[in-house]
Amino acid sequence: MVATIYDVARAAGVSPSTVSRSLSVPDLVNAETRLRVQQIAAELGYRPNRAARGLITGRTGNIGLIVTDLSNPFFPEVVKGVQGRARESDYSVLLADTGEDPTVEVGLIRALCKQVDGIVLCSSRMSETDLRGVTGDTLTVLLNRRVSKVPAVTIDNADGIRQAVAHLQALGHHRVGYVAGPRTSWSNRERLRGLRAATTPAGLDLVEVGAVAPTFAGGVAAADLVLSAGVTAVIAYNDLIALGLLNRFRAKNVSVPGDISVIGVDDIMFSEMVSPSLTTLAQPKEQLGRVGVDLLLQLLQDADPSGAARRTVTSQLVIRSSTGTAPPAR
Amino acid sequence: MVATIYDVARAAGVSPSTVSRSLSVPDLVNAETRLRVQQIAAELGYRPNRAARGLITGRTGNIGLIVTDLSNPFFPEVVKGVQGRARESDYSVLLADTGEDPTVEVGLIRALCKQVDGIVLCSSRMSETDLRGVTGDTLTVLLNRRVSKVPAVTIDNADGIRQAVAHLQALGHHRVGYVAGPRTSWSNRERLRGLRAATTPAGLDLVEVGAVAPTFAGGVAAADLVLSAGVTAVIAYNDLIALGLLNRFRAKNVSVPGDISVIGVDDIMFSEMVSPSLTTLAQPKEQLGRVGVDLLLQLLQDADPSGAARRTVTSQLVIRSSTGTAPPAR
DNA sequence: TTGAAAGCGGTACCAG
DNA sequence: CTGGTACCGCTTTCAA
Repeated sequence: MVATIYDVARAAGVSPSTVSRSLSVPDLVNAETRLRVQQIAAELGYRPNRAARGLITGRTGNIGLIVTDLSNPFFPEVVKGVQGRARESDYSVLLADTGEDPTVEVGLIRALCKQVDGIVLCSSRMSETDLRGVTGDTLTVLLNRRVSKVPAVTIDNADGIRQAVAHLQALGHHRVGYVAGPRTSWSNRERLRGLRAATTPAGLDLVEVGAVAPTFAGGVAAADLVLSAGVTAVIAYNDLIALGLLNRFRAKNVSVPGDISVIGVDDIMFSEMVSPSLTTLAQPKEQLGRVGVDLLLQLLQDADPSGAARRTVTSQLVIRSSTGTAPPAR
Repeated sequence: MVATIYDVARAAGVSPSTVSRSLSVPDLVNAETRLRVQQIAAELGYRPNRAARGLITGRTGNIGLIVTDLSNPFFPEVVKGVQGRARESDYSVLLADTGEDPTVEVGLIRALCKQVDGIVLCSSRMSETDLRGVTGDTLTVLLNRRVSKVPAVTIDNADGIRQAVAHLQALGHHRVGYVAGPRTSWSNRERLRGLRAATTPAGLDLVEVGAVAPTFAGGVAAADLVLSAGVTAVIAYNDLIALGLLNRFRAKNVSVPGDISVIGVDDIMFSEMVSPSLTTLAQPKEQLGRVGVDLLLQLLQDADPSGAARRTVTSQLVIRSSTGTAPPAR
């Protein structure tokens, strides 16, 4: 078996309490003793048993992370952020993937909540009722969703959307399509709202197409609808959908951006790999994860002041299509 | 606070022991009592504290998963497999990402090993010495790597590679390039070995180019080397590199497959999104993760018989380029 | 079949 | 500043 605190205590000729203190609250212990204990602990390769510690402190040192679909390159980046920030504070991350299924989501949260100090819930597709039911049990930070009284980190899409719309308008587009993502997605609603707010005063027509699955296949499926909508530009819920559009457009010999302009959201790695590369609204994915953990850890310390802690990070338009995105002459 | 076993015991008018038994070893308890206990437990929303249980049983119910780089779409799929299989057996997954840094890897394993029953280590870049040092502490299953005396699940690339080479030969290629991945990668060595074994008897020339980082940028960087190597076809260590090649080739107006054929490995989602889509050696990513957990859980029960449990899953060539891949007339 | 009691490995409180 | 002791929530002998 591995070394316990008792082994260290015996070897150092002190009590277990002193070992515990030397390691977790070094200031409360004589410098000399502490040093000796720490050295012996190192020699013995002692590592505290977090389960045992958690039992008494009530802290597990774990945080739960639940994401919608790891196959969407958006999420791995968030996971990296979460995991990186967690590690900095010596927390471990329990990860689970719901596969876009809200039922699974509820179950996972239930299963996780006893083994973590808090949960980071990314792009939850749960109903608000369910959500509120679960957030009562464990400290939860929402990513990409806002629900009253629940701490959340969201991305301010409004300004980015505005930039995208302005960009399209500057290029002379008058009629813009939006390929909607899942109705249960808060981001989707938010983006739609932003689009309305940006297009209406500018005198642009906005045509909603969809909703489709937030996947490549979803984009492929939406492409023909887009073409029949009589728009010269289209903004997709996310890059995967945008890539699907691009793919189908190419198959149908619809030139991008010659015949139609396409803008995605997320700035996943692959949006710059296609040719012509995809103009997209970059989301600070890793940062989103980091800030989420930041907030969670802070809440864990401050014992949740008002119950409505909020953080916002901002998105930014990345214009990539080297060829420009003017509407076709008609 | 949440309900403990004592709350349930009191409410049911039995002892904590009985509650414990009713829930974990139902057979040892009177049917009537058991039913009552179970019902009350459900009513109270009782969930066992795994940390407390782990303290006594020595089992945490967690498995650690360490991957090289979550940004490579290969890994999220493996994670999904691991996590899915783990959940089926009521295990949770602690995930960590090393960012291709072996030093981080060692640290992570050390940090994780006390809180998990076993570790799934995917595509480890550690030296064999370090690896052996760590695998002593905790039950470890290697994915995509083989080291004597350590349980492992690997993908049999040999047959897939053979298919790929045969495919190229059938199309008339005589000189094939290989863009190597990290030297520390077992898969890289394995693929190279497979390539040599397949090309030599067939009388094909094999030119090694690289090693480069297993990323899009790595592929971009390798593209010119490939062009100067005088090959008519190239196989890349992975799809990301292959996509990088494709990108750079396009920028230089090198036609694929007109001027050069490209084959990748992994079959990541995006290899079918580009045009022309990438021919690739599909790796059973999710299955790899599942089988890894399978093996780990089995080893956890059987107390490790010989110490060299092995599993293999197989890869398969996916031919995608609709336009064919004949070498250019010279 | 059930209950009492002893820990698992730590931490925290209280004396000394 | 240090040691003794109780106890976190659960499982597991050992008796009854």
